[in-house]
Order: sequence, then structure tokens, then C-alpha cells
Amino acid sequence: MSDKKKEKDAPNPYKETLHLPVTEFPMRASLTEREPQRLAKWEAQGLYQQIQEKRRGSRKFILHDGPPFANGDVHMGTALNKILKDLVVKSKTMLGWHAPFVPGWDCHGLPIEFRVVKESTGLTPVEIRRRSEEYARKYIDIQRNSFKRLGVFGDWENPYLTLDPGYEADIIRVFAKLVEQDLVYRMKRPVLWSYGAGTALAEAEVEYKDKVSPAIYVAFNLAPTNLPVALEGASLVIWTTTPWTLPANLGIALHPDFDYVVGEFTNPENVAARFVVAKSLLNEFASKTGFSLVTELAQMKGREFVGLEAQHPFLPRTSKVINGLFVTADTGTGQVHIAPGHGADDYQAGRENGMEILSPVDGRGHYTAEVGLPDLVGKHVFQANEPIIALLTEKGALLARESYAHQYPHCWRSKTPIIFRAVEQYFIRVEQIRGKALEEIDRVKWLPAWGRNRIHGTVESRPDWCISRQRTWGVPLPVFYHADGTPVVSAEVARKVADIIEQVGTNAWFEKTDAEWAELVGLPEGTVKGNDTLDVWIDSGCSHVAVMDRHPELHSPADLYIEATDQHRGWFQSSLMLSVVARGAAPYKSVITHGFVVDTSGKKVSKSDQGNDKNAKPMTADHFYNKYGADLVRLWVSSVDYQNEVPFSEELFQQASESYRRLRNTLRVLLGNLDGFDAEKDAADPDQFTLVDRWILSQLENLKQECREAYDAYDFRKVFVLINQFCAVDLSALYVDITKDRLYCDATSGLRRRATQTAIHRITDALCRLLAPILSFTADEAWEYLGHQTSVHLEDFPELDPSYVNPEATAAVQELLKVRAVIQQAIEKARQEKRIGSNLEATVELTLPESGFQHPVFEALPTLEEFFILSVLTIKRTDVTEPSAVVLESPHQKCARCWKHLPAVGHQPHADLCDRCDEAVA
RNA sequence: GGGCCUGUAGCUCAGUUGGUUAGAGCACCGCCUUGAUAAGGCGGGGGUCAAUGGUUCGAGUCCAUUCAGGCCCA
Repeated sequence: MSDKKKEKDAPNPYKETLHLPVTEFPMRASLTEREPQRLAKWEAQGLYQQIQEKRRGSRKFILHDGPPFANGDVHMGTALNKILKDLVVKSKTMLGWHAPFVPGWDCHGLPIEFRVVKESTGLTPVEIRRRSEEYARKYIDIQRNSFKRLGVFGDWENPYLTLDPGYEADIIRVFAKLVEQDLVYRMKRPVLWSYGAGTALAEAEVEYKDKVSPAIYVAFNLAPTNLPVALEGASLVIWTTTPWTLPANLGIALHPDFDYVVGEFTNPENVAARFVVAKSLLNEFASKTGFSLVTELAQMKGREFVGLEAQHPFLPRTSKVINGLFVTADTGTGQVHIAPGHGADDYQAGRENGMEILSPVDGRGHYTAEVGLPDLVGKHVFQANEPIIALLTEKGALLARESYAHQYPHCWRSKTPIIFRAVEQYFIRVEQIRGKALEEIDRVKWLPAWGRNRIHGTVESRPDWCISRQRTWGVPLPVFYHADGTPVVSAEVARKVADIIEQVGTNAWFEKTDAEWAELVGLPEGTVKGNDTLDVWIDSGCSHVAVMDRHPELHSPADLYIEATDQHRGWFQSSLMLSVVARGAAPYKSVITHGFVVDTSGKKVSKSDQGNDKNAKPMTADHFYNKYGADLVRLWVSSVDYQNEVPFSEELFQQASESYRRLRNTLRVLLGNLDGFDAEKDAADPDQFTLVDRWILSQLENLKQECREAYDAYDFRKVFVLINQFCAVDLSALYVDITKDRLYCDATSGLRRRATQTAIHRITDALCRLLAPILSFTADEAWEYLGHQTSVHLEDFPELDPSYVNPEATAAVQELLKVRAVIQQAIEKARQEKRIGSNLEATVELTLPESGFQHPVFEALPTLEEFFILSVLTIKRTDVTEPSAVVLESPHQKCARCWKHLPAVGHQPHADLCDRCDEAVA
């Protein structure tokens, strides 16, 4: 033991004669410092432009960027999206395509306007727009910096913006096409209305949140006209959670097939009354209202009630009794209060039964004079529930009230509850383009495949598209109104507007007077322009026209769109619809969707959650690239299955860091072992490769092929796994470990050493290329240390060379690995028993079965000793079924240079060296 | 409530048309190394494949139901 210690402490007199790895490539990545420097270098040399120039003339691959909203910082979901796109663009490029990437931003819309309006009230439309643009541009810059910092390549100095006059003009031209194809109509209709933001909302702008509403049971006395005997003196009973809509009640709907009981009811106060209640809800009705059935007078189907009328509880009119399939028996009474101006089903039912669209509420949610109750005029509808309940009580119509917690639609930005309110809106007749859109869906390749069903279902069931918004920050709906109020919806006029907008931007719509516009588009004096703007989904949905058709380096349809799964209903759909209108075909050939970023418990994480929770973990991309570096964010993206929900946590970054360190250190040791190696002069001939060299080069060939295929299939995770395995197992645990001896100890120009360096050079070259899309910074850095003056991003993936595929070597190594496991287990046992330390201190007696392990390598002891990293190995063949190994402490002296314990040590001119080392130092 | 989807070791993921003892990397534990050293090697523990029921000689894999989660809608 003491001898061993002495050996350790003694400095190695031959260290200077060894070829230990030498490289300046730092072990510590210091990504947060180095990445910005590399970024600056790339920008200074115009790397993106260089790549474009180099690829010009190659087959094109167009990934069309879906524009993120120019609002807020880049959070991890956005980073995931953009990095996935970048992985596609970079890998397609290195696969030989010309893949230009023009990023874009969605600039208009309520969220931005809302922020501006919230800050200061009473702004003129022109001022709101000025501030909104300023706000959008501010966030475009912030986001652009983040995307660039993440190593995403693209034409960042010339992105597309939906607020560019040219883009805006194209939106209006698409509108003209809609008009031309008779797809636009105007109609008063209840729409989702945000009184907080003062606008109608798109379906996508609504979020569901918990809300407690007053739920009430209200009796409507049946009007005596034409009343069957059984119903004399009876009341229908409705249940509603929106008492404020009762002034607009015009009907009561029953399900045609439900059974209803007409009966005599009493409550604990001995109040008696005749009610109609769905049979299946009698118990619930009794428990909620206290009224239980005393005498059943009749049972009737819902359809038998049609045509009756009920007296409105507090207004001088009757409500129609109708049937509706939307009536449920889940809760309430099986009788539904119908206010056609305040609900989608109500509207539909009202239209079918000849009711008017009564909606006595203004844009701020206050009752208008139409409400019919002077006390309520000017009152906010959500302040009116109590007065109405009081009124119902006074009239004896209120049977019960309770607090009801439910999911209620809220405005996604102002967070205020949504109401349904009927206003004049413009719509696209979806029915006329639905068929073609559905056909086109099946021409597109959806990844994952279920995306097809998802968008198909969405398109199949979507109602007409409300495209008008009562907002300011958007592209104006190019319609005018005659002095008498009749609208001018004309493709020709719209195109004139577009031509002017193209020159001066849409601000002109708001800056010029009605008279000026009338003159510009050739309409009679007295014509006024409309105040509505277009739904922002129209904006982004036009990008295939406004971007792909306009940019000379792009083309339509795009080869690929990549967005999160919510865009099946969002951008994928709006783009599809408008592309069907504009060109009669889908705007994309294939579509990839990715999941949302979720935390480790599988819950959704979003930026707005953070606002509510001060302790929430940071979710913005800058936190992570400033703490870990962009390459780690990129490595995280490549390590997850993006088609599902994408797990995300600080811990996951630790995990990615471990993988990164392995990759980086592998690159470092490879580079270090290439010190003094000139690939031009020193490369070995292929016939000089030893078994391990042939094996690792065959593995590399395999890796190249599989990575190319995985990249081509957008399976970045597979690339990540393959490269990791290759570096951790094939290289680090085996090849590098095995060849250390020859690299360090053989003579500088020894054939085995040169062969190995030749292999290592090949490997390093390939790894840099294969890693470049993922570790864009690190691969480029290593590429530089490989002696290149230009960026790895200008290169192709390594070309396949089948001559390196070597099944013979692979089969041999597979057998060797089986034996290695046996030997290592035996050595480990000896080590645990403290009989030996390192492998080289052991002498191993290997027993192999007579059959099997027949590869010639099993006759070549030096090769085996090298492969198993042993000083001395002996082999015997006996009649056993499995290999076994016995480990003994080596009786030989340790070579002071290569640390092997060999019999030759002590007999050389240098008494403390083995043969090989003696020769090497000579 | 409806549509689409997901659920395999602590974590991220593989598991081909149902067929031996369910794999990998990371993490964890122990040992070695100090010539990849703020590195590297070796060995090891760890899973009733979400649950239940079914089809089958045989189910992680097929079917049904339930539970949990995501997106979209109501």
C-alpha cells in the first residue's frame, strides 16, 4: 500500500514524452459570455446573408413563420416555437435546401389597444393608433433581440409586420375578394361582447373562468288564450343565471321529447300553486324552491306546449312557448328562458320562431331605454340583477334564488365577464367555402396525423365568421355608408382604398375626413366611412398573400407551418379559409403542431399566471438564456417530445446542462487529441485502421445516416438521443478510453496513433456538423478550433460514405463487449475487495467456451488487452457455456510511462519502462 | 358537457405487425482514477408499463370503462 502511495506522489519523469490532449477549447462553456460575442461576429459578417447566397439556386424549402403578437416578452412557449422553426430551417439548409426564413409579427389588435387605452382615456383614434404602433414596435424590438439571442437565424432586419402599409393593403384586397365572391353580409346579431373593452370578441378572445351568479327560478303564468284545461291557472317555470336578460325575454323553450308534470305544489309556508316542471327534475325543484308536488294533474310531452303563450312577469307582453333541442335536463326545470338578443341558442330559436332581436343594452353594458323599465335605464346589467330579483319578488314570480358557481366566459384581456349583445356586424358566409376548405385539409400533411381530424372538426362545425370589430387599432373595414345609413360594401371601392393605403398606410383612414375619402374613392358627397376594423385573425390569415406572394425569395403554398396546437382553430384555420378564397387552395403543404409548455406537475404554465402569483417561477426566455445560455435552451427544446405537452422546469435545465457538459467535454477531448495532427499530411490510409477505428467509424456512419433521417423527419429528440449515446457510450466509455494509450504513449507518428487521429478528425468534423442546428453556438466554436475560418452553418451535414460501414468490425465489437462486461464485473469485485485499483493493476485470466467468440480478434492478445484496457490477459478455452474471468493482482512492475504492469519492465535500457515506451522515448 | 390528444423507472424519453427476465441517457448509491481532472472509468439499486375489467395460449402493445392532464369548443 505504501509503495502504491509513493508511486502516486512521485512526479512522472516521462510526462514530457507523452502526447496528452492539448487544446484551447475551454472546458467551461461560459455560454452567457461567449454566445453574445459569437452572435456579434455572425452579425458583422452577415452570416444569414452568406447562407442565403451560398444556397441560392438550390431546391427551396419555405417554412412560413406564424407571427407572434407584438406584446410582452418572449416566454418559453414562444421560445420553443421559434427554436423548433430554427431547427427545421438549419437542418433543411444543411441537408442541401435553400431555406430562407422571414420572421413576422402580428401588430394590430385589442390587447395592444387595450393597454394604450387603459393608460389614458379620451384619446383620439389617431392618437390611439400612434401609441399602439409605438407599443407594438417596442415589443417587436424586444422580441427580436430575444429570438436573435437564442441563435435563431432569419432575415431579422426585414421582417414582415402586419402594420406595414403593403401588408395592410393586401388585407383589404383579400376583403375585396371576399366581397366579390359574395361571402360578406351584414346583420344584427348577438355577439360575444366585452363591456370592459367595448368590443365584440372573436371566439379565441374568450376565456372561461369561475364566476358566481345569482340563479333564480321564475314563474311565467300561462296566458289563458287557447289553454288546455289541464294547464288552467298553471305557470311555466324557468331557471336562469342571468336575471338581467329577463327584460329581453321573448320566449320559453321546452324540449319536445321531455316529460313534463303539471301539478298542484305547496311549500312549507303552505303557499299552493300550479306549476309545470320536467318530470326528472321534480326532486331538484322541490329541494331548491321548497315547492313539492301534492297532486299531479297531467303529464305532457314538451311538444304539446308549442303555440302557447306565457305572461312576462313584469312587462306588459307575452312570451312564446317553443321547442328546442338544446334544452337539457341537467339542471333547472327543463324550461329555458329565451332572449334572442342575448344568446346564441336564443338567437337561433328566436329567428326560427319569428321573434325580434331585442337587446336593450349599450356597449358599456348599460340598459338603454328599450329595456322598458325606466328605473333600469342607464344601469349596468350586472348591477341590475338585484333590482330585477326584487321586482320578481314583488310580482310573486320568484320561486327561489341561490348562488351558482360556474364557468363563465370572460374577456381574455379585460377579464370582465362577457355578455351577449346584438349589434350590426359583418360576417363571412363560411358555408360557401366550408366544402372546399375541408377538401383542402386532406391535401395537407398533418404532423402529428391527428391534427387532420382536429382542424377538420373545427372547420366542419364553425359558425359564420364575425369579422368586424368596434375598435381602432386595426385595419379598417373598407365600407362606407350613404347619408341614409345604407352600407356600401364594394370590391371596387375596397381596392381603391387598398391602393391609397398601400401608399400612405391605414392611419389615413382615420386622419382624412369623410368628404376626402368619398372623393378619393368616387362616392357621392355625404357618404361617410365606417368605424369598424377587421378581426386580427384576418390580418394574420392573409400572410400567405401579403408575405409569401410578395417576397421574391418565398413561394406559396409554403412547405411547412409550425405552431402550437391551439392554432388548429386559430391561424391554421383563418389562413386556410382566406387562402381558399384567395387562391382556391390551402396555403401550406404540411403543418406541424407542438404542445404547450407545462410545469413538472403537468399543469399549464402561462405568462398571465405569473402576474397573479408573485412567487411564480420565471417563465421568460431571457431568464434562461441569461442564466444557462441559448445553447442550453436549444438543447432543452431538442430533448423533449414537442408533439405532446412540453415539460419544463429549472430542474430540467440542470439535466440539459449535464448532457451539454458531456457533449462539450467529448468535443474537447477529441480536439485535444488532434493537437499536432494535420489532416492533410498526417492522415492514415484506410487500411491502417485497427479494429476499434473501423468500428467507431462504422458507428459514425450509422450515426450520420440516422441523424440525417431524424432531421428530415423533424425528430430532433432522436438526434439528441443518438448523439448523446454516441458521445457517452461509443466515444467516451469506449473509443476514447481505449485509444488513450496509443494516443498518449505511442510514438508521435506511429501508425496506430495516426490512424486513430484520422478517425477522430472524421468524427469531430461530423459531430460539429450534426450538432450545428441544435448547439448552434458550441458547434460553431468547436468548428473554429478544428481550424476553420468560416462558420459551420455554411456547411452541409456530413456526406454518407458506405465504404466505412463495417459489419465485420461491428459484430466483433459486439462480442468483445459481452466479454468486457464479464471482465469488468470480475475487476469490480476485486476493486471492492481492495485487491486492485485501476484496471491496469490486474492480470485477467479469461475462460471462453469452445464454441462462439470465434472472431480472429480473440486470437490477438495485444488487441484484446488494449480493448479491455488491461496489462496482461490470458485466455483458455474450456467446455463451458458462458465466458468467465478471474482477476489477480499483477506480479509485474508498472511501466513508469504508460502505467501498464508488464513482464518486460525492468529489462530495457530504461529500467522502469516497457518495450513500447522504451522505444518511444528513444 | 362535446371534439382532438396524452399518461412506461426520481426526470426526459425508446419500446417495431401483441411473443423470453420492459430499455437508454440523466439523476441517485458504492468503488476506482487524478495523463479529458470544476473532467473520466467501472459496478449497482430503482418500474404491479395511471386504474379496473375484457379479448387471447400470451397484453406495455388490442377493446371498454374510470381517473389524471393538455388544447379547442359549449
